[in-house]
Amino acid sequence: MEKEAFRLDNQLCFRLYTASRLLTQAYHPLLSARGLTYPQYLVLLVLWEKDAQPVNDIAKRLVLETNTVTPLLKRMEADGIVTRTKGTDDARQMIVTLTRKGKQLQKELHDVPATVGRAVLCDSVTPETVPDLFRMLDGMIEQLKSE
Amino acid sequence: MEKEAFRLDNQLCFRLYTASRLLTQAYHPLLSARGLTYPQYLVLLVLWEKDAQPVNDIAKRLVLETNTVTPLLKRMEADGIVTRTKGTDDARQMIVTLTRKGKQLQKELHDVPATVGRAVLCDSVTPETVPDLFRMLDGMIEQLKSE
DNA sequence: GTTATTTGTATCGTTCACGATGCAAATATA
DNA sequence: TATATTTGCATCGTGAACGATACAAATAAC
Repeated sequence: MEKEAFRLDNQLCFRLYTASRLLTQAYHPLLSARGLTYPQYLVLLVLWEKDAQPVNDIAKRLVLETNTVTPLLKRMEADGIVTRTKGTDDARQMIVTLTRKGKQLQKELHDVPATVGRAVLCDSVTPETVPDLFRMLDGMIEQLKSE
Repeated sequence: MEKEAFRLDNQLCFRLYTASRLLTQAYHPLLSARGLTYPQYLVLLVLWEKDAQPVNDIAKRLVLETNTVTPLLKRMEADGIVTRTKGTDDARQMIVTLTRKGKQLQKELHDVPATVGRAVLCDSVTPETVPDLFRMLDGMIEQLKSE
């Protein structure tokens, strides 16, 4: 009887799940002040890098399904952050484009990355160890994506 | 113009969020075969360690709010996995107890931890590096909990 | 050129998360 | 002992996630 494998403190997934939720919560006051949720902020990160992308490209970049992203984008459209227009070359595509308000948000959220970055620093997570953390998480993600 | 800070590839939170979702997805086929969701599995991990706990203790252990855990437990009760009974010493408490079926599930899910454990192994996540990963995630979690 | 398959989005239903709020039991204070 | 505060749990509303399914446009196969 190896109960050890079932101990909560031995679960990688529970740690990831908790760390992810808590870090998302750290974004909350900064984002909700501008009427944004965290997944909406992720969409903005994608569009700030490259504007006017089809739903599919945004979903793939965020490793989400389109049935998750579609309603999210519709809420962002209702809030005047993006527009959704039918593609011209492929009529099935919906091209998502930033509005002026959507672009403006990048300036208003200027200090969010640094603020959140400071909030996670501790003895075991430092500017020196973050690259290791990134490498392990990236390895896991690639591994799990390929299954 | 500090665009670098906004790049998706530089975000720790996005990595955690993605890794957490993908790892949860890895549990899905194993758990849904027994009619369980991942958060329900976490509740079982808590109760298998110590049966008959009030809602509050379970929520605290999982770093969740009671308003998340309550409906989850009611679904588990409806599925015959746990029972919910009023506390005798404190009438406000709801004591959650495993049913025979709930205890039996531990045997049926015997190989879940090992199966999922194998699924995450890759070049950068190995039995040697996992302790480092645990330490960093635990550090982050403690740091974020204390804010 | 038809038919079949694939692709890009969207709709629907279920289950989390969680902020806001409500309420009753327990505890502290006056 | 009254009153006030705290505590434990629940209800409600909103926004993800995601499996299942639907549907039309694009592409492939015949």
